[in-house]
Amino acid sequence: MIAQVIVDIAAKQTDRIFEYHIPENISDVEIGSRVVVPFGPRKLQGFVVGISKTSNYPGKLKDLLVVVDEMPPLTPELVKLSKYMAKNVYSYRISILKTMLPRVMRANYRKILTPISKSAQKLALFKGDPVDLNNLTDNNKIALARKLLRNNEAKVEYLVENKAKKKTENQYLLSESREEYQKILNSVRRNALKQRRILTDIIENYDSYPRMQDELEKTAKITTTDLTQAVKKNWLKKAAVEVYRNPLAGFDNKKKAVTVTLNEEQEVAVDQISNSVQKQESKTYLLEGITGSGKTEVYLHTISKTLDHGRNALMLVPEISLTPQMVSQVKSRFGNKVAVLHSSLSTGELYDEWRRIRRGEIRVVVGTRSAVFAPIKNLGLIVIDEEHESSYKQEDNPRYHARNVALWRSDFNNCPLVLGSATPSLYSRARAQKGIYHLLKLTKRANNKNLPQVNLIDLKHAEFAGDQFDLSTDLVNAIKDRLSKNEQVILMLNRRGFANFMLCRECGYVMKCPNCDLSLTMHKDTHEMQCHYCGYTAPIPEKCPNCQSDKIRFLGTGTQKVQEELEQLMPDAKILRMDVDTTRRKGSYKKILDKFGDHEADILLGTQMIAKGLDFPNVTLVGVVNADTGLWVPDYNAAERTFELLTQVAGRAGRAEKAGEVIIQTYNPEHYAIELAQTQDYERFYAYEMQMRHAGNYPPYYYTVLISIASKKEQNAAREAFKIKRKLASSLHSNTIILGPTPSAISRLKNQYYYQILVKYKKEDNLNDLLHQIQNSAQEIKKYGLNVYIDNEPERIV
DNA sequence: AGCACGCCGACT
DNA sequence: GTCGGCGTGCTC
Repeated sequence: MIAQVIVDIAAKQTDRIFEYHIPENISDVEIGSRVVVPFGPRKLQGFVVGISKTSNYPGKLKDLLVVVDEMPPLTPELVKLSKYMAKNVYSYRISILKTMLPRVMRANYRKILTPISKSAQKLALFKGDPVDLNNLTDNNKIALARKLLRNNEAKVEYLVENKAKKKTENQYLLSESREEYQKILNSVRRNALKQRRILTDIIENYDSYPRMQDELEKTAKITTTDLTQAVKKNWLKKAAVEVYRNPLAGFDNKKKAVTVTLNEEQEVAVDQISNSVQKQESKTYLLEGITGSGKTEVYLHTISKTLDHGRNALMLVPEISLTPQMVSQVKSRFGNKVAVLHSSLSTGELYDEWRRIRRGEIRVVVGTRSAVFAPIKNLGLIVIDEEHESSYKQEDNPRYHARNVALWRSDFNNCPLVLGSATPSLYSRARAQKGIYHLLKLTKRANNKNLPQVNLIDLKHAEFAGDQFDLSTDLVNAIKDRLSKNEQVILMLNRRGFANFMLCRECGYVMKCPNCDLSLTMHKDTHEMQCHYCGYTAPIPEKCPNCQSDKIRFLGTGTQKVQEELEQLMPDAKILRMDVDTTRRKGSYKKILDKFGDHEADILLGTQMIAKGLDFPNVTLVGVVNADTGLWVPDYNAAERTFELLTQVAGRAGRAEKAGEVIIQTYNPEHYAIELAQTQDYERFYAYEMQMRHAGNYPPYYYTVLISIASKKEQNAAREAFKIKRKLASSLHSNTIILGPTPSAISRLKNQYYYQILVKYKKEDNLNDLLHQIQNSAQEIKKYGLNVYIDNEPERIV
C-alpha cells in the first residue's frame, strides 16, 4: 500500500503530495496519521492525506519510517477540511494541518554529528558526545564539521523528535492477599513504627487499591520514603500510569448549576435550533439578542438537547480568559463531559484536553478560535458566541476565519450553526436579511430589567475634575455617588500605558520607535517608553532627545494615568486595573475578576478586554473615558467597531436588581456610531451603516481581498505593489475596484515598509487563480527581501 | 525549507 | 590544488 503524505515544509515546491511505500511491518497507517518519512537526505514529519494501491511516480518509492501516534491525530473530516482551506486562505496545506493540532505535535528536528575516526573522537568539538549541528553557531566549528564529513571522519544522523509528552503519575498496586499482609504485619518488629503504619493502612484500605501516590501522600499521610521501602520489600508494586492534566481544576463547581426558566423568545429560539439538530439540518441561525437577554441560556439549553439526541457540541467564545464566567457555567452544567481549549493553557494541558476530545471522552468543547478544529466526532451543534468579534479571524498565516470553518463543518456534519451576538457583524446581519441565515431575535432582557440609561458627555464643553483633562466632573460625581451606596463601577479606556506619546513643546519632536512608524508609549510602572507593536523599549527621557529642551510633555491618556488620577480624586476607592500589562501572568485574569466579584475593589478600570461577557450584579455604573479612540482609524469598519464596543461595555451595567447607568465621554457626540450606541439601537445602526457601506462600495456589498507587500526598502515594496496592481487590473472586470497601492496607515512595522492593495469585487471567477499565481511568485521574490501577504476578507486594513 | 551539486574566484 | 560563496534544482 502507498501513503500520500504532505511533508512539513511550507513552500510552494513542496505544497503537494509525496508518496511512500508502507512497509509490511507497519500496519496502522490511516488517513490523518502523523508519520515520519525520508525526504532527500533528511527525515521529516508529515501527515497522511490519502492511501492508495498504486502510484504514478516513475521512480522507486521510499519506505515510510514511523507512525507517531497510536491514534491518527486528524480525523478524515479535518483532512478534507484542510484541502478546502488551502484553496481559500492562500496558505500551504501543511501550515493548515499544523494549525489544526496542538503546538506540541510540531516536530523538533535535530541533525546529529557523530565522530567515526579515533582522531575525530578526541576533538574538543565533541567533548566525548555527538553534537547537534543545528545548534552550532561558531563558524570555525561549522567548518571543522564540514571537513570531518568530507573526509568520512564523522557522520550525520537526522532525527525527528516528538515534543508531545504524556504526563504520568505513580500508582501502587498490591502484591499479596489481605491475609498475607496481616501475617507480614505480625512478623514486623514492634518498634518499626513506619513499617507497621503502612501495613496497617494497606490492610484497612485493601479494597481501594490500586492507589495513586498523590492520594497516598495527601490523605493517608504516607511519605515517599515509606512507599519506596514498601516497594523494596515487595509489599507493593509501583507502576507509572498516564494521567490527564486538568486545566479546569480552579473552576470546579464553585457555583451549582441553576436551571433557569426561559422566556417565550428564548423558548422559540431553543425549539427552532434543536429542531434542526434533530432533523440534521445544516442551517445557520443568527441569534440577535440585546445584552442581558440570556443568549447563554439559549446556548446551554440547545447544547443540552443536542446531547439528549446523542450528538456532541462545539462552542466558540472570543477570548476564554476574558469569559471565565461562561466556562464556569458550561462546566457546572455539563461537568466532566466538557473540554476547554484556549491559548493560556500550558502546552501539556492543551495536549491532554485535545486528546480527551480525540478519544471520544468529551461531549462538549468550549474554546477560542482554533478550537473550531477540535477533533470532535458526531457533531450535532456548533455555537459561535459574540460572532462579530475580530478575534475569530487569525491575523497571520493561515488567515482563516473561524466562522467560515464552522460553516464548512456545519455543512459536513449536517448540523446547525448558531451565531450569537448583541451586535452582529454587518456581514452576518445582511445574510440574515437575505434569508441565507435564519434570524432569531431576543428583544427582552431575561429578568425584564430595562436597558441601562446611557448618557453622553461632550468633552468639548465639559468641566473636568482635577487638573487633567480626562475625567469630567459629572463622571467623577457619578462614580462617587455609586461608591457611597457601596455599589461597583466599571471604567473603560481603550488604551494602555500612561501616556501614549512624548512631545517636545520647543521643537515638536515626537519620540518614535526606531523599527516602526509609531510613537512610543510611556509606562510609568516599568519606567520605560514602549512600542506596543514590536516591544522595543527605551528609558523615559528627561530632556528632548532632539533639542535637549526640558519642555517635554507626555500626552494622550492611558489606563495607568487614569488610575493615578482616580487615586488622587478618590483616595479611599480601591481600584483594580486590567489590561495587557496586569494580565500577562497565567491565571491573573481570573484572579482580578474574582477579586472584583468578591467586592474587594470598587472600580475595575481596563481596556476593551473588560467589555465582553462580564456579569457582576453589583455593578451599577459603567463609564467610558474616551469613546473616540477607535473612531477615526482609517478603516471602513471603524464605526462598526466603536458601536459594538460601546454597546458591549454598556451591557455590563445593571445586570441584576439594581438599575444600571452608563456614562460615555466623547469629543464626537454627534457621530452616528456614538449617538446610536446611546440608544443601544442595533437595528437602526445596521440600517444606517448599510447605507454608508453601500455608498462607499464596502462589505457586505462587496467582497474584499487585501494584498500587502512588505520590504526593508520602501521603493522595492512600492515597485512590487504597482507590478501586482497592473497584473490584477489587466485580468479583472472593469467593475471591480482596485484601491492602491498606498503605504499602509502604519507605513513601517518592525523595520518593514508596507504597501497595500485592496480589491473590492462582486463576482470574479478568476480571482482565486490569480491570487494563487501572486502567492507563487511571492515565493520567488522572497529572496530579494520582499514579502507578500494575501488576506481574504480582512478584519483590519492597517 | 534545506541540501547537494556545480561553477567561479581567492588563497595557501 | 583546495576552500568557500552563491545560484539552481530537487525532494516520493
